Amino acid sequence: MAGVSTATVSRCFNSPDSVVKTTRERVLRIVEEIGYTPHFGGRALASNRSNTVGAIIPTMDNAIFARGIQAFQETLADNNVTLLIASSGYDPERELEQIRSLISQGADGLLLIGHARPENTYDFLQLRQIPYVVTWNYRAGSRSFNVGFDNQKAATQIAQQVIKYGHKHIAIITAHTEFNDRALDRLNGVRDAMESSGISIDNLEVIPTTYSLKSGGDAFQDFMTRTPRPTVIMCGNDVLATGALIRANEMGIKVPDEVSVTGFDDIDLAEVIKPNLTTVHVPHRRMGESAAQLLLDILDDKKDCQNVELETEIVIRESLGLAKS
Amino acid sequence: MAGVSTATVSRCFNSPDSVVKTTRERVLRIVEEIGYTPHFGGRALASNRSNTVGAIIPTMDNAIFARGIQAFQETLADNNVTLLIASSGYDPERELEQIRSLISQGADGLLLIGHARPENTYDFLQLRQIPYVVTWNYRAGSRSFNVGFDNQKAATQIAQQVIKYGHKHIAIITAHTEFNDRALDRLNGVRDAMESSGISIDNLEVIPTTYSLKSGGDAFQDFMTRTPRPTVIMCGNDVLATGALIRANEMGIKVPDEVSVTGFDDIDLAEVIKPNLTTVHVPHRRMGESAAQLLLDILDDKKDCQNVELETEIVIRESLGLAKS
DNA sequence: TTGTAAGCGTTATCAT
DNA sequence: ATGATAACGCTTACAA
Repeated sequence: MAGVSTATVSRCFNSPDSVVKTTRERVLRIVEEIGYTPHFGGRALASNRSNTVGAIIPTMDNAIFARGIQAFQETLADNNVTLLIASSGYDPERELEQIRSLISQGADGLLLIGHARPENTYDFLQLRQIPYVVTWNYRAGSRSFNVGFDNQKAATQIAQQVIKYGHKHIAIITAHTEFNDRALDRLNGVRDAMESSGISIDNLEVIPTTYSLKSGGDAFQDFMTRTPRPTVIMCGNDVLATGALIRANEMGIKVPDEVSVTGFDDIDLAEVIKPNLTTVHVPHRRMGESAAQLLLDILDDKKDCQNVELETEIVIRESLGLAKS
Repeated sequence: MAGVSTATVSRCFNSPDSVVKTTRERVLRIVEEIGYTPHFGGRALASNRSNTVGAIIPTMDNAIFARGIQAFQETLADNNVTLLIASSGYDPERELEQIRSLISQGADGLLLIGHARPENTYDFLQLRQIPYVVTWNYRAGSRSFNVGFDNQKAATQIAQQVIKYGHKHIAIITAHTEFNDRALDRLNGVRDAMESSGISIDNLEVIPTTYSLKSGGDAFQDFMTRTPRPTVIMCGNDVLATGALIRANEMGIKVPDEVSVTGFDDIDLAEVIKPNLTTVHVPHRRMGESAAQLLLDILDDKKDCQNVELETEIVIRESLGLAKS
């Protein structure tokens, strides 16, 4: 329609400078007029690049993933890369299935949450030479490119605070730890703090459960009906902790007077619930942005692709009080 | 490697019955061995179908969209369709840009939020004959395929409750209504209820703002420093309402004794905040599922593609009380 | 600066 | 039941 070859049209998009202005304008006018957009398949086939990356996350229906992924997507979009999204529901087999699916959809690279997955998933990534970034957990010396924070260290820090408040009888509500290294590291972080403070691990009680307000409440109730009661309940994330606080209220148990509660993540809920939640602040948006930037660098074959360790911050609020002696 | 033509390999995937068992098994064994997956670009090019759909949402960083999109994605995945995601940040120009982008990425169809967008966006969809579903708002007789609930009706219903509690001096904190028909319909719904109850619209005060806890709090504070004060503040969503309740607490204003507050959406926050929030319950997950199902039906050229109107429910909780006379 | 033409990995049609 | 071959829409040497 513009009286030029397909090659020239292609150049108008990919190296506009190599086309003389008058031609380019004529082409682009017609492009606009007929609503032309390049065909992805043809493009991917010819250039062996899709400008698409995939993310497989446990679920979007959790504020912490939603926030990080939103930032991830924005950064990609700024670089003209589109995001394919899939969810695993915390199931490693489903994760592999989704990885396969996104790869066959042409994803140039992937974002994965956490390090813990079956070896055959890593085999597949290796075999197909798929560039990927592991995020939401930082591990020094990881085999994978990696952006995140040290869950274990952060858990140790908040546990140290808890111990400083005089708590010796600690209980933990955690997510199931199989194939969830964030949860496992947080658990181990608390153990580390106890050990190095000379508190016996025998004083540690743990209930593993699913992530929901209700299961947090149920686990809380379980702990509160044991004798003797723990003096503090440390929760694997803020959703569990919020569930615990709601149940405490329903049971007429005063926090932190009768028992202290801590969370992890610092989502909006943490500041809204009464009493406010003592928790670990995690920079979710920066994590998403950094992950996108690293993945883009890897895909661009940049020489100095650096893993990124982000810092967390302990936020002391009302839900942590002194242990009764 | 299997000693067959590419055509036979293709048939092994797409019509396995047309390949004799021994050949098929030989091919699939090698497929497994070398980790082969079909190339998406080639496939899309040859079959003119991508098995990909796109969703453009304002932002994932809002529980209501995250929950609906999660359900949307799950339903798609069950049907072997992958989801491309993009966000507009409530900006209509950016929305069109992202629509273009997802289409050129090969999306077979789209999910869009709400009806309000510039005419040229609809022109583009029409011109390119792109199948799409509008969701999060239901409008009878819409030009678009449509799944959602009637925001205006729901707002009228909650306003009727508010009026039944004796409130005549009503204030509204809303999102900006340009290109946000959900917000506009909610506003108009309240107006409808007032009119049909014979309450003058002069008694209605409105502050439009952005969606955040802070802006909800600021607007609340603004209203509470006017004379006379409104007796109820109806908020465009639960985030704004929660922001208002937090600020009320900080200002030492008792809800609902001094002023009532209502929300919209019924996110987790609504049950967690004290006092609990009176709000409109919206079936976000079912909306996502229905939207996916409708879009899949459209793409399958099903004859009887039906729009879906979902019902909402008014949930009366502590934050709504009787108006002081 | 622009055009020509080969080739990217599939699928679909037609033979065999 | 399988193979040969022509599309599909684009990019990229290379030629003009």
